[in-house]
Amino acid sequence: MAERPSPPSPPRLIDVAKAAGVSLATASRALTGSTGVSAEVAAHVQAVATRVGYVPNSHARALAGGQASMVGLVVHDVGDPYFGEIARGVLRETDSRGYLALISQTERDPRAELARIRALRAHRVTSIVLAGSGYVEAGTESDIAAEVRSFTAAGGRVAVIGRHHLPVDAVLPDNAAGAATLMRHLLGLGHRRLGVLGGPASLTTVEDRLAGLRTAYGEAGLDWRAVPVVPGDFTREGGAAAAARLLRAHPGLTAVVALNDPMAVGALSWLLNAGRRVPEEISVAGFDDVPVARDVYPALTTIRLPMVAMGRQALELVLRPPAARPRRRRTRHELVVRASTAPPR
Amino acid sequence: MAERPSPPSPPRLIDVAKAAGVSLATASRALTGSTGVSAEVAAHVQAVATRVGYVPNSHARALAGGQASMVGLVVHDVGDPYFGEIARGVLRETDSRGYLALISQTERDPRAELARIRALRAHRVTSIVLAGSGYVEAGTESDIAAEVRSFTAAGGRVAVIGRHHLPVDAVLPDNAAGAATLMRHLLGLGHRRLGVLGGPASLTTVEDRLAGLRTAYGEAGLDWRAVPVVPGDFTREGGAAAAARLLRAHPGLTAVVALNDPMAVGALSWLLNAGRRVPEEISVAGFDDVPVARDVYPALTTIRLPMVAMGRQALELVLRPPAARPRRRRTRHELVVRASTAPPR
DNA sequence: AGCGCTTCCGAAAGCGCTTTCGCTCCGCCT
DNA sequence: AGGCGGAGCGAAAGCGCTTTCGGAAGCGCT
Repeated sequence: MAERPSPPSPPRLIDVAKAAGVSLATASRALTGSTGVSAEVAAHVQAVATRVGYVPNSHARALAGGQASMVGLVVHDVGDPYFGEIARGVLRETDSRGYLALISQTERDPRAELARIRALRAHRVTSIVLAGSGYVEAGTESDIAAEVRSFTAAGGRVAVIGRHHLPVDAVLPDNAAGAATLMRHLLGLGHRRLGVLGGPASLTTVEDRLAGLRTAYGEAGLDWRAVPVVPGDFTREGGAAAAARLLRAHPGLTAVVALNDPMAVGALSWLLNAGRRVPEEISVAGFDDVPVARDVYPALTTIRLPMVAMGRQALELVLRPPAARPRRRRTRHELVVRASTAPPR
Repeated sequence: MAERPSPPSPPRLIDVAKAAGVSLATASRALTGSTGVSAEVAAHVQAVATRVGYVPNSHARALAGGQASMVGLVVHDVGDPYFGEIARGVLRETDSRGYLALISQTERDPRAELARIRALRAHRVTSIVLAGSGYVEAGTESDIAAEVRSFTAAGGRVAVIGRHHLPVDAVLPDNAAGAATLMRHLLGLGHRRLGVLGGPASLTTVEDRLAGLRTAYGEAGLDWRAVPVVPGDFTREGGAAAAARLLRAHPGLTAVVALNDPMAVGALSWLLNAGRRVPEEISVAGFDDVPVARDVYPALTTIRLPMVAMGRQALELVLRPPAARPRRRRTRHELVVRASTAPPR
């Protein structure tokens, strides 16, 4: 058997240097843009580099002390529109700044989140954006907190989106205020018998949104304990199932609030299937204003969060030199009234 | 000013080796799972490694000849549900196989695609999945083709999704057959005066879907040249604008086919705003069956593509040793009839 | 006992790059 | 003229790891 010709290995810096008739060190300086090279030599080396198709080896670069130009992003699920929008924001920033984003999803498994952070560390990513979750379950969250602490202690940078249990930079929608606004909208329409499609009990987001609902409900002189809250899982299917459970147990409700939009969409779908008219018989409201919210039937009343901007801001925070104390960026929210809410009959 | 204590640098393999009382080489073998270490020693080293919180430096690993455990994924826009679903499929595979995915988006700019591929190469990614696009514009595509060729010649692996102009492994939905099926559905309902919301003229996907529509239309003995096709851009807003243009020029159409779902959704929204009833006055059909398709009003008739599976398959192809000839994986498609299509009045 | 084998481990090379250090050459001041 | 400083470049160290290569035991066999 004749030996197969080995694949042409990519040109290395030394090859460029030889072709340009300079030393390795000079070539490196010319291509990294550091000082100590005359302008002509630098230009010549760069020309040679492009001619031979030189692509620097980022592993070697990182190893030798250069900056690692990668940031990590951990989300639940890129297919979920909420995280999709956040990822879009993050990627806009990374792509425009010449960074590359390492993305992985946890599929809502706290243990997976820990594993993903570890994997990111193994790749010597120095900046990580953690979106979503914010588990407060016993065990897992403290593990994650410990991992994050050890990472930042080692010089790593972390920014979180929508969770606030970690002592790192954070981009925080005001979930409680948003939820209160939404509740006031419903109360203002005249609704008194409401139900809530909750989220995983372990998420801080859920806590905050529930707290906001409770506050506004209480302000109206009503007793929150009378409001049924069924757990959901923040997915469309989970929303449909939760709506089924909720309305079978409490057929007389005039409004249901879902703690995020996909669940509201699921609820809508179940209600329509069950022959309940929305909003005439029952109002439905969501949270986040993901793109689909305006296209469902009836168009969803919800609280808009600037998801793309949140992604960009998180990336911006994580790339910035650390502050003495964690920074908190509060984001604006906005009540978007569409067709899914109306006064009760 | 007192010197700040330098951040504790992360433990290195040599530290683990010393702590375990073995040599560097043995420690490496123990942790990579290669042969030549007794089980006890390996276990001991691993125990020490976890105790001191050792995280291997993947740059060093990659440099020293180990496999780079990163794959690249290039999409138009992760916020677009089509690519979101594909990304979800890819990430499922990468996460479960212990890979990390470097994702970047091109925002539909062919020059950006070239830049992204270059950036991925700089990071010594050996496997790249290219989703979407498939530009046939003069210049850019040949640049991309050249880049891909040089990458594969250097031992890189590439798989594409939904484009077939590149000599690499591909996951290909049968766009033409799907479009033909969709057209037959509409013709079967009795529609004769149809219009099409096209896509960027430079995409192979658009070519193929148009070809399928044309074939089925011709089979019915009709003259395709009478069918108006207005260009769109595959976005929701573009779909709304294109629908406006189409129906202002041809008010008598009884059905509109959009070459992807987001455009169909945009068309739906414009039609409803314009007071046209769907499907009573006019039918609308899409393509892809993105998640939102079933939740819009009226629920969208469309051709379902297994997007998550396509992502997984592409990753699987790209991780597999190269074949002599490029592999082509054809995917199944399926007509999903919902409420947005009905016989013309 | 003595030989060769296998098994397990350590020493050292080297992956491709950045960067410190030091040398050379040139222009300038005294 | 002689000396000095700075600019421009080259040699070489090392980043943290994997992986040959070679040596030291431990085994069964004759």
